[in-house]
Amino acid sequence: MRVLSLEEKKAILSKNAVLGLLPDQDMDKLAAAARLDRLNHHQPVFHKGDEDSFMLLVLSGHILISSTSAEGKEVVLNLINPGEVFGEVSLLDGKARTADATALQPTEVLVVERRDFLPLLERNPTVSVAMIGLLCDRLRSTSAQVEDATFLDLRARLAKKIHGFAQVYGRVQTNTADDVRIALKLTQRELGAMMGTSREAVNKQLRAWIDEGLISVDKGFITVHDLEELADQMEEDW
Amino acid sequence: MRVLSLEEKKAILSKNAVLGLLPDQDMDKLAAAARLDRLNHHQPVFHKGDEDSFMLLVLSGHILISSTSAEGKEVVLNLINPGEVFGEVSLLDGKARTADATALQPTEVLVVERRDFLPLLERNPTVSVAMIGLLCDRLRSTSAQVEDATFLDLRARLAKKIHGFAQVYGRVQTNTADDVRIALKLTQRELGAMMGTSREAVNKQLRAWIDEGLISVDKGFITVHDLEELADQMEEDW
DNA sequence: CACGGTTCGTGAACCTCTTCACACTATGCC
DNA sequence: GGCATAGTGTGAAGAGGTTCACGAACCGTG
Repeated sequence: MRVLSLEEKKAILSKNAVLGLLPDQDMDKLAAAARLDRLNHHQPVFHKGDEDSFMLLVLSGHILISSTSAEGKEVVLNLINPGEVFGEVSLLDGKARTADATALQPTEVLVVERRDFLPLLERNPTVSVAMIGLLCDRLRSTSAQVEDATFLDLRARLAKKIHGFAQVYGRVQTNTADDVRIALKLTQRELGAMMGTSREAVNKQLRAWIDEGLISVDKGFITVHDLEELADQMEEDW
Repeated sequence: MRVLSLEEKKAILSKNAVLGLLPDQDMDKLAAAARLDRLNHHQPVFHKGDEDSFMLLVLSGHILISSTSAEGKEVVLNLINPGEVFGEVSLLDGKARTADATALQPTEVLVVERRDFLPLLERNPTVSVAMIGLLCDRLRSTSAQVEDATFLDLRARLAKKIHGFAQVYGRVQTNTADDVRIALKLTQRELGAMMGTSREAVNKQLRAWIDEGLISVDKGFITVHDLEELADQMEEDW
């Protein structure tokens, strides 16, 4: 298995919105301490309750942050894209993991340990401030999730989710101008867990939209035919 | 109306877990810039969408952080106690408010403006780190709220809420050793909004527990007679 | 202390989503 | 290529809420 050189690691870390702010000398230290890890599809990174305290930077692939109840119900709290970090809360406060992290695909990550990062954080106020910004973003999105869960019905929540995916993972189709194909494969179960609902309910709503011609699904990839109409479906109950 | 002296403001700010870490000189600056505000019961502090960016330290009383949907449904995101700060997210990232803040009782707050605080934050890494700790706590509790909302039914969520209140606001009754009286008055509507449910549903669950002798309510104050049994009710569906 | 507004108590009707069951269809791997 | 496994599609039944309606109790205020 290929190992990254120091320079390669530095180049990757520099691109991150928070870590990239470290001065060159500290970046060297971080790059030396960071290790590359390759994860298979479905491979867990950490589990809720674990006492570890590293954070990870995603190079390629995707990580799902979720939590599972005693009865086996699952809820997805976040989906991490290449270039983004995750697991920073335990790194920062040293407390146990609040959720599970699992690779959604074959995924490459750089692992940064708390003991290596905290000293750099303390002597680089710019980085602290950027980290604060990241935490604020997280808080805003988690609060929005609480709101959506209580205000919106399944139809609206699913519309919002897919609409959001169309922004982030959407590729406009060259032949059919209005179509947006979402380049991220998710099972209906995973989609359901993102909205705290069952896979059956997701299936039925997707079917309904397919019948209306609003979307189509091929090999597990969703294509949105009418983004405007989908946006209308994001409203509260009619 | 009485105005606080600089020394009084400093004394108050020093007691806060984050702001108290400022060196004496910076504390002077902050105390000079902070202003006291008195709020009536139900008086709004800020609204979702507002572009202001101060944070507030509660001296006495309580603040409810909530959000209201277009249809008038309300969800409570947090409840702020004396000694705690709130509104720090907009102060830190300069973006609009994500929620409403309203005084639950006659409440006194110290107002700290972004422009006064950010410079102090940038030159005091200790304070940055403490602020990061606060944000991590917030994230952990908001994530827990998402989990509870999806995993637990109304009974379990209400039990958890009341059990939590018993820890924070509970006073053991001197005459009847096992009783814990919760020294915080909330309407059933507010309780419902804390769990994303209707006031009717809250009422029916409380009634059921009263009939079982688990709790009692007098003048709007809840007394828990059997904390153990209440804890059992916090489990997922039977 | 009477009045108006808010909160509480409660039943009936309804509705959304869950759960269960089962058939069908892809996907991967020996 | 065939077999196991994971994922999809769909209907029926039922739980766990919501919403509505309305009366009683409570609370602050002139």
